[in-house]
Amino acid sequence: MIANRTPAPCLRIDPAAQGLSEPPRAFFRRETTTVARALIGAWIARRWRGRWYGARIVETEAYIGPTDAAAHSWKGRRTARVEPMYREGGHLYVFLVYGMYRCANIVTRREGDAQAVLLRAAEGPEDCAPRLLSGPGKLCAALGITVSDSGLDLLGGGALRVFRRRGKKPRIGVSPRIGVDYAGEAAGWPLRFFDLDSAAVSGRNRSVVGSRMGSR
DNA sequence: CACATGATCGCCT
DNA sequence: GGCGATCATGTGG
Repeated sequence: MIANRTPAPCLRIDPAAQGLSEPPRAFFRRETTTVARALIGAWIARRWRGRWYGARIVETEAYIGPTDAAAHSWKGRRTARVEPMYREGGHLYVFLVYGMYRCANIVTRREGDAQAVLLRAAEGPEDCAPRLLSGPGKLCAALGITVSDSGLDLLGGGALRVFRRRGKKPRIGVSPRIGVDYAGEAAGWPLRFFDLDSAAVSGRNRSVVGSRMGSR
């Protein structure tokens, strides 16, 4: 299996010069839906050969653990692949889907809780193609994230980190999650969050807020 | 060991 | 809207 680890050149950033800073561990230990919302507008970044590459997150989904039929940790399933989900908030969980794409998740809550936020889409600097990272598989491909990154601690001073910048908060829309029709009742839960003003959101950004919300 | 299936995407009609 | 690529993983024998 070949995995391209080279990030798209147009994603080049300079965290310090752009006023980006890392959130503390407590940021990731909060309730998963809270983290999923808070990550909208934050940056996912990767250091490659001494340079930083990154993009602003515009779409996320919450996977809330053993009670969530759409989550890999449903019913407490604990295998080698899912193991990173059981770590403390702030770790990374990456898996392969459909034999060719990767999905990157940021683990939330405490060690053992097995909850996480899927990064579904991001937007790069202006000189990037507008839809370069508009989907979980595309996001990982553009940043060069692979399953070998699964289990890394985003707060460990490593090559993968989350940054955020002080300032205006994005308008956030909510809807059911994408691609989890097999999950029964959980498929309808409003656990997808997206930046209402971004053109990089995957699929359609129709908000379901205001209509009947499921549990959680 | 065998086999069914995805937390997707791009191309097709 | 539909379909196929492509393979690690999970489950069952």
